Amino acid sequence: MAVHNDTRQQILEIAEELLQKRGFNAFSYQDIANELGIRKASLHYHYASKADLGLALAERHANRALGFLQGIDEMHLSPWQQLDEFFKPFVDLAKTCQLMCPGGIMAAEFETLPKPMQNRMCEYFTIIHTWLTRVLTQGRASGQLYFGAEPAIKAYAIIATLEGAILIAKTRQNADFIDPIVQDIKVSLGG
Amino acid sequence: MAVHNDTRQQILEIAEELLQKRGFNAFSYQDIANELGIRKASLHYHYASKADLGLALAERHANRALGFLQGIDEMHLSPWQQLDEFFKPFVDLAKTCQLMCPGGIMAAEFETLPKPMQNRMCEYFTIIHTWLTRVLTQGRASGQLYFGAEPAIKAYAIIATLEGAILIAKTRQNADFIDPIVQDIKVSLGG
DNA sequence: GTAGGGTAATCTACCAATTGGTAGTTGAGG
DNA sequence: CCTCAACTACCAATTGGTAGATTACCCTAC
Repeated sequence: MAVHNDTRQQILEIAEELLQKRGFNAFSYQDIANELGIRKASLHYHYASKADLGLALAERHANRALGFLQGIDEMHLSPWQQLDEFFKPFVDLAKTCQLMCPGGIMAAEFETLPKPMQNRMCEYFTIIHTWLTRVLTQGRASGQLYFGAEPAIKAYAIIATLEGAILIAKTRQNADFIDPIVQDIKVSLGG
Repeated sequence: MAVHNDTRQQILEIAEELLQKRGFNAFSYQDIANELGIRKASLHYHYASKADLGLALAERHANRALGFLQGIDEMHLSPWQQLDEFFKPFVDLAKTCQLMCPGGIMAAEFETLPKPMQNRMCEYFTIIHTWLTRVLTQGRASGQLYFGAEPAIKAYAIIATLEGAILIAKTRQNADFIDPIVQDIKVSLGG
């Protein structure tokens, strides 16, 4: 059981890296097998089909996001600090100039993904959008943030900007623009 | 020659639609052949390899963008009107809740694309970023736009927001958020 | 203490389907 | 007659997936 979970975990780890680097349609069980030093057929013992693996990837991503955001909540930070924590992982991804956000790449490949994987990953966006909307709403109510648009819209705008920035970073030699972009987002919130 | 170009054109048309719907790695020569009512092997007469087809797709997209932006220039519009024209195609794509921007999907799949295709499509982003930077710079200089960040940064932020919004629209039932997001962008430019 | 059974996890050896791509043929038009 | 543009008929490689053997280990019963 320990070994089982360990291997399952490693598979997921490798698969996620491949997902972020190449997308779900552009990596194969063989790729994972090679990297893990195991036979391709053995992978089917842990994840019967690629659709199952995909679902696990979407699940992991959504759950990790949920945990991450709850972690921020438990820190009892100011809205500005909460936002900074929220931005961090996106900024880090952009700076790799190589890796996509799992949610972003899954969205891009949406139509080609197995249904359960689609559903679970839509929840990812719902999760982060709900959280961000709440932070913006509370931040404005407490007078610490200042902005005109509806919080739900502003939240979409911010998420779009971050996901889009990661996308664009892949086509540039560097991601020097990411910090100023985040700065600009803050300005738009009255920062 | 006329027929040749016509078929070539049709192939490109179909391929672009498939590209936007499923991504470069998730459609095959067979898919195009089916839709065009032609044998798969015949496609190789027009585009020797899928890499060639991909390059043509990237080329077409970059050239179309260039023409589109030059068209805007020739209209001699105000900065605000120029921006509205610029936003249009992105907004339309977002509202399909299904189609990606060719540039966006190519960026997402970047690492898996043939080198020449990568290069040509990077130019797409350079083209629109250069244009947008210029419009922002001139608009601010003429006092019609007002914003704090550097124009080049603001341009990246806007493009990222639009590309990201298209991405996110695919995961939502509707894209009602897109118009308000564009509105918010305008507000951030002093609108 | 050891023989035996069960289970978890891997392996080898396949499979059909699909992929991008090639060789060589055919038919229609100028 | 020649060339364009299509065709048929392949090909090797890769894909996700299956069947069944093998290994290793733990738990029990004698």
